[in-house]
Amino acid sequence: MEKTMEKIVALCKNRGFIFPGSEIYGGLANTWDYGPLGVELKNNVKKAWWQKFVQENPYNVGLDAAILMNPMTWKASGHLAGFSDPLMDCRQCHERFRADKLIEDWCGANGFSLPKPIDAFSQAEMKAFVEDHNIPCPTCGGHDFTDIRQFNLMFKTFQGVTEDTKNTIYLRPETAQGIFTNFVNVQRTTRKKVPFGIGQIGKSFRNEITPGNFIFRVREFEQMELEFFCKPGTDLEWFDYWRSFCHNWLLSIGLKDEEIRLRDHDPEELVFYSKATTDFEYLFPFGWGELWGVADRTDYDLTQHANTSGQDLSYFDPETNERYLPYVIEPSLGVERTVLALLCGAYDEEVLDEAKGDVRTVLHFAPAIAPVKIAVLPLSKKLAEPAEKIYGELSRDFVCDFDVTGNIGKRYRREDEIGTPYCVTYDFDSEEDHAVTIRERDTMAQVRVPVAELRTWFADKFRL
RNA sequence: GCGGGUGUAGUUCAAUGGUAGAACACCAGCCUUCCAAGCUGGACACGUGGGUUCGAUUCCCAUCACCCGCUCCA
Repeated sequence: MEKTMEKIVALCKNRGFIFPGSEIYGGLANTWDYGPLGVELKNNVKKAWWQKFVQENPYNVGLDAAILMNPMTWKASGHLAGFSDPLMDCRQCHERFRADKLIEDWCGANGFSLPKPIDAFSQAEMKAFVEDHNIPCPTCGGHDFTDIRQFNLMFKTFQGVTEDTKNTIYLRPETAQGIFTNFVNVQRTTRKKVPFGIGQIGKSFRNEITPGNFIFRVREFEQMELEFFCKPGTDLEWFDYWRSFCHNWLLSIGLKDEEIRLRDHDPEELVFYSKATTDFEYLFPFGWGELWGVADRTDYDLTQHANTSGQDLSYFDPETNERYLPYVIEPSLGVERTVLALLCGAYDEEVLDEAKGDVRTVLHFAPAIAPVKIAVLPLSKKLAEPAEKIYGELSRDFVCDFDVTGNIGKRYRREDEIGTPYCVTYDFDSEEDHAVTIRERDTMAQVRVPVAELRTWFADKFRL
């Protein structure tokens, strides 16, 4: 069985997990809408995260900060300056380069040392440097570059009625800053002592140059982020703690360990504020892709916000009588990428009878993650009415399906394809013995359970 | 954004300068007492906008979207 993105995308469109965005208008690049099954799946992922990282975790509390923030936020965080790339194109071969990287690479290769750090160069200076030193295009060797254009990854919009630069605001490119700006509010109102964490799930927006691979890289995405505040010096310990915590969480929602790898960033690869970063990568059909990053952000963000706002964001430790800016460990995970990883991991085609070419497509979701938990299927249409009562009862606790169309085998297959872990079949004996057959998706095993005991039988089946 | 490719029912494929056909899927009915059976009927498509032409799904242009590669990815 070959697992391909094509098959997974087709299944998603076909069964109502994920549709292309704005389809009736010819679409909008790299936007995706979550259908009836997709929204359940996505909600289950978020619920599972919130449960482990916030609800059950004695250290952490939750937050839901606004997407629109005072632009000073982005000045402080460095996104206004650093979240943009100076790009130039080679007119000969039409390749695109980052001017700063082009210069750095050339200097490295030619043993040339810059008079000042590349970050301190203006656009004009970079352009002049490229021309003065006759830096060739790495691809074709040409010397015909376009001017440098600044590409900022933040979406811009205007607040209020007039569209002038004074009213420019940005859609947040990460949820983290809403946590940092509320650090003192949360600490004061919850009376939390360091170490503690603030978790948040919410949308972020990045104007990526190249999105793609279905929902893997999109411009509007949802993050599940925890900012964990700890005492400086204890940060590496907590870094390890959250690294393995995250790893366990990924396994608990049903991802296979052999399809996950942890990759520590090299010192050169680390972003400037970070002391350590580990990426969790998942083996997608298109290759390894980042799911999650755990980063030691040090006290960079709180320092920046304290300096920019002039507010005191320090923490007073009542046990040691010390005042300090906490260090931050940040485990940050993309919701869509996790959903995609779950879909890829769950996808399976089982050959039931090679001679007949009988194959069933199954999504092996963990029961807690499956969009539909139970399908109620009357064996015959004549049994629809009593079966519907059972459906009504179970729907109060679980997301359920009810299907009378076609024969029973076909309906089992349909439920297999969307990953429903249990099918409840109401048959002619049910009228007499007041029991139903529960058929399990992965094993196809069947058990007979009295209708009166159904709720308790299912009660703990969908817990994480 | 650049280079290359693609665009016909939900899906996979046909045909055609005179407005399209199948299979599977879907819906309804019959049948059916546990794993995609059968019969009958039904709904459903030329991505969008221009141009050429008496007439365009077909030829041309643009646009949109998708796929592959590149650039990028806090």
